[in-house]
Amino acid sequence: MDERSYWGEGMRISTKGRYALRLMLDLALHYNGEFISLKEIAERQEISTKYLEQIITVLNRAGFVKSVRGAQGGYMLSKEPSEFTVGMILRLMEGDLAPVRCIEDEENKCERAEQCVTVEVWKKIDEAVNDIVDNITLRDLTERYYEKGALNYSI
Amino acid sequence: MDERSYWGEGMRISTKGRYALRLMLDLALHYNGEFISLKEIAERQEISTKYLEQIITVLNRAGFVKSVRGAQGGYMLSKEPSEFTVGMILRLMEGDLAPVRCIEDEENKCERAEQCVTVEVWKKIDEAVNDIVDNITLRDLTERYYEKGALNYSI
DNA sequence: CATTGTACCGACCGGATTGCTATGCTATGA
DNA sequence: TCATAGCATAGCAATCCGGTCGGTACAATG
Repeated sequence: MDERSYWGEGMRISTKGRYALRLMLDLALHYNGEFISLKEIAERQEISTKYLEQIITVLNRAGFVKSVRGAQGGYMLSKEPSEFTVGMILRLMEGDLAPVRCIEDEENKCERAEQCVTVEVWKKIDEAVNDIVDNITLRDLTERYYEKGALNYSI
Repeated sequence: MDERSYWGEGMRISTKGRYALRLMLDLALHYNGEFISLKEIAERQEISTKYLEQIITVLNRAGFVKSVRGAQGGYMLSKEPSEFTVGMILRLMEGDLAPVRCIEDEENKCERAEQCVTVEVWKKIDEAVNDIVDNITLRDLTERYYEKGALNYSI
């Protein structure tokens, strides 16, 4: 037993979303016309190949990557890194990023909605999160990666 | 089977956090020196009394509410509504609101942290969420509630 | 043409969490 | 004294999480 005053885990982003982002970022960093095998990515990212398989299946079906089967096969981004936002990737894997269901759409709206003031809190959070993730592209992240690398070398 | 392209539920706030906020807001709306029974709140909020009991226990132990037992007993906010932020309540129930564990503190930081660029995304989300919830008090919500009420009457 | 490396596919699984319900106890005040 | 209220704990079905296992289809290479 640990001594926490709270229950549960709060509003976490699951490994699917995080791994998907790392996977896409890895592909972005190796976006040079060649197909990259999952095995290679799995080794670099230190994530089980089998688990990554499930994740890239979703990315593939959504058309975010293209694949070539057989020996020397692999995956490649279907578009330029600058064409993918973090939001696209997270929403694909995690669904709507809204912190509560009732603000997603009309269908999920509860009858209390009119009197409900807490919903305005959730809406603000939702807007803020979307504003962030929709304005960061894989290109931004690769650039940042190289900046950090340069920093490390100069130590 | 429903036809979703994604897995899981995304970064949701659980009912504990949402109900706790509604409970505290209910107490804020009835903050007049009287102790309010759970039964009353449960009826107004349409949440099971027994479930609310579990939630208010946490709020009570954290000193957010004070209670009087026995017949005619009940709960009251321990401080002015303006003294409680949404963030205090949510963090109490849900733990840290950070979207990933590795940005919470040194202990949970992974070895990849230096090279990791995705962590900067999570940090931005974390900052934005905290900035919102820490700057909304129960007083703000009660005010908003009355505004909405006035709006409804004037239709 | 066989081998090997890859993508692709689906079943399965243990454990944790969620969102409750049920039961019962203890303290209090009318 | 007895109803009312808080307090504590157990149980539970459903879902989700974070994977594993075993296999098939396919393309390049020797």
